[in-house]
Amino acid sequence: MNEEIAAKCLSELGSPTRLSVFRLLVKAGPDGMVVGDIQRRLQIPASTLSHHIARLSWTGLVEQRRQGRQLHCSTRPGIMDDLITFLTAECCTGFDTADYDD
Amino acid sequence: MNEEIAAKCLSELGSPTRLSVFRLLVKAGPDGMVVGDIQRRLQIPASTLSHHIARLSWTGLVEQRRQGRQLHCSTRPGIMDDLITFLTAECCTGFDTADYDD
DNA sequence: CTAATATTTCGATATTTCTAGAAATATAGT
DNA sequence: ACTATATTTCTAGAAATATCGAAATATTAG
Repeated sequence: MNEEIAAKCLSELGSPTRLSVFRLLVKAGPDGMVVGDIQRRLQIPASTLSHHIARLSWTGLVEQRRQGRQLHCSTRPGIMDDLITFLTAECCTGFDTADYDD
Repeated sequence: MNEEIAAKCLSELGSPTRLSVFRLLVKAGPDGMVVGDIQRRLQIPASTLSHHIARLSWTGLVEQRRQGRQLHCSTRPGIMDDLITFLTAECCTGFDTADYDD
């Protein structure tokens, strides 16, 4: 994880639609969900959803594995931990609100 | 912090330019930096930088305080902690890579 | 008031992103 | 081969974003 990759991940997760998809997949756990279930759950037209999932996939936030006609999507293990580690280390002061009481 | 605000923050930090600015301000600590210093440091045209700082400011990621002719910018205390708390709670499986060795 | 410095606003253009319908592709079952 | 289901690719218009020079604004100093 570096600044460039972090920016990419943040940007991808910064779309409300994609953040919803990602959170849904997080909740779904390691087995993930198939595209159609995500679609029915979030009520997004298939082509739009496909576009967003493709982006999440390019960025490495989401993985897909085909099982017959269905495509299972799940969050890529560790990616969020890596991102959070980066943000904590590189984008946090370590000074929290309490230090600013002047 | 909720999904909508988180998406907004993620989206704003997802711009490489804005992430650079933000990280610079994090490193600068509570006193922050003046716009001109950021500009000379990152070599971004003033109008472009102003635009990005304005966005960071709208989103609440950065605060500005005028001191004479100069505008001091600093990261808003606690905002990153809030974002990281949200991401950890809502976008992390808790299963890390080691749990996937099947 | 004038000049100099710091920063923003305006304006214009280039690029990206979002959205979703239509068509295409992939897979499975008969 | 034919049909149904699942998903993607193509396409394009609308909206958002990025970029940056020029002009405007704010502040201080003389």
